Amino acid sequence: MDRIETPPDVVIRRLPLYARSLRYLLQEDVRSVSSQELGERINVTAAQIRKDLSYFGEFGKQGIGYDVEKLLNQIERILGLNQEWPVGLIGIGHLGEAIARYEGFRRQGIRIAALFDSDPNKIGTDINGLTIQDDTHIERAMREQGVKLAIIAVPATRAQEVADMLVSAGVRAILNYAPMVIQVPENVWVRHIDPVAVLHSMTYYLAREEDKES
Amino acid sequence: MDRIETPPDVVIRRLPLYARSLRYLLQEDVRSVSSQELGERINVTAAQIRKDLSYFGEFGKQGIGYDVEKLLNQIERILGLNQEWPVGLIGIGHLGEAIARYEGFRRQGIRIAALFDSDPNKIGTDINGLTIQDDTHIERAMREQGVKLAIIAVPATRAQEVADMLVSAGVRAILNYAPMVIQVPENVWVRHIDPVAVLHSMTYYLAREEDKES
DNA sequence: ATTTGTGAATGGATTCACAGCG
DNA sequence: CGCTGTGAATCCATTCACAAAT
Repeated sequence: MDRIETPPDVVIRRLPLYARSLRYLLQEDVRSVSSQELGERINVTAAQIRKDLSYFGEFGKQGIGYDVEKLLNQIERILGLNQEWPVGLIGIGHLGEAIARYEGFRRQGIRIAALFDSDPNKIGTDINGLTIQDDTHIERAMREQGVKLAIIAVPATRAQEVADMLVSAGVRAILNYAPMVIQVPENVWVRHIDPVAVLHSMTYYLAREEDKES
Repeated sequence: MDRIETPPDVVIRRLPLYARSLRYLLQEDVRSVSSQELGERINVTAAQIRKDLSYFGEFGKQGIGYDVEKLLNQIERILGLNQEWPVGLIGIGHLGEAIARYEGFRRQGIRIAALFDSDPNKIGTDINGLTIQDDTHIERAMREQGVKLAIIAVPATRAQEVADMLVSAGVRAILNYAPMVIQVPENVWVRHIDPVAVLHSMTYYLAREEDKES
C-alpha cells in the first residue's frame, strides 16, 4: 500500500522486459493479461512479476489481471520512456555502425544524437544523417545537447580514456561494449555488454557435457 | 578441500571476466596478483574472487597471491577454452555482419564457422572467407560440422523459428541478440544480449535524477 | 472462480573474519 | 607479515501461500 522501499536494481532490469512483452501483446491486440500469462512469455514466475510491480503501485485487478495498455504506459513512465533520450555513440567501427543504423533504438525512447570516432578517415562522414565528429569534441558536443547517456564501442585499449571524457562531459549513464571494465565515479551508471564473456560462460557447460559423454 | 558443491551460474558468469583481466595482466608482464588487486580492476571484492575460485580448487599461495599465467590457464581449462568452439551465426544484417567481422571472438576460443540468412540477395556472398548459406540449411550444415553453439541476430519476429531450427540441429547453447525471449528445451542454454533493455534500465535512474533536481 | 498484492518463509549469494600457511 | 581458503553470518532475492477483491 505505502511504498517506502526503493526497488532493487534486479527489479529495474526486469521492467524493460515486461514493457517489451506488453508491447508485443498490444500488437497482437491482447487487451488484458495475467501475471501468469505474462510470465510464461518471458520465463519469469507470476509471483515475481507481481512482487516487482508492487514496488511501484497497484496496477492489476483481482480476478482479471492487468490492462495491457495501461500497464505498459505505467512501466514506460516509471522507466522514463515518456521522453526521448539523446545518446552519444563513441567508436564507429563495424559494431558502432551497426548500432548507429539499428532501428530498434529510435522506436523505444532512445535517439542516437551524436557520433564520434578518432579516425580522421571517418570524421566528417555521415551515417543515417549524422556526421561523425572528432572524439576530442565529445565534451563540447555532449554538453551542448545535454546528453546524459552514452554508448562506448571503441577497442578495449581506448575504453577508459573515452569513459573519462564522457564523465567530464556530464554523462551519467554508459553502456559499454568494450571488452574492458571501466572505472567511473559512483554517481555514474555503467552496464557492460560482453558477448565474448557470455559465450565463454556457456562453453563451460558445453565442455562439461562433453566430459559426461566419456 | 574436497569440492562437492556444483558452482552456481553467477560464478560461472564471472569466470570469463577473471580470465580476461588475467590476460591483460599477462600482457602487462605482471606475474603475480592478489585477489585484492584483481578485484580492484574489475570491481569485484577480493572475498568474492577467492570464494568463486574455491569452487574449483586451490590456485593461490598464502602471503603471495596467484600466479597470473597459471591461474589463467586453469580458468581457461575450466571454461573449456583449451579447445576452439565453432559457432553458427544466423542473421547477417548490420549487427550480424559486425559480429562476423569481429576479431575478438577468434582470439578467444570462438570461431565463427557458418553464416546463415534468409535473404536471397545475401545468400552466396562472402564475409571474411565464409559464404552466407540459406538458413533452411541450418540443420544439415550445423550437424555436419558438429556445431553446438549459435548466435541469433535475426529480427524478433523470426527469433523463435530460428531457435527451433537450431535446437533440432543439435545446438546446445544460444546467444540471442533478438529483442524477444525464446523458448527452448531445458537442456539448451540461452543467454540474451539486449542493449535496448539495458538502456531502458538506465533511463530509469536518469529520470529519477531529473525529478530530484526539481 | 480467478487473480492480485504482500507478509512470511525459503533459498541463494555475498561478505565477514580468521585460522593456517608461506 | 600478507594473503589464501572457507565456515559462519549477513544480506538480498525469490517463492509461497493466502486474504482480499471482483
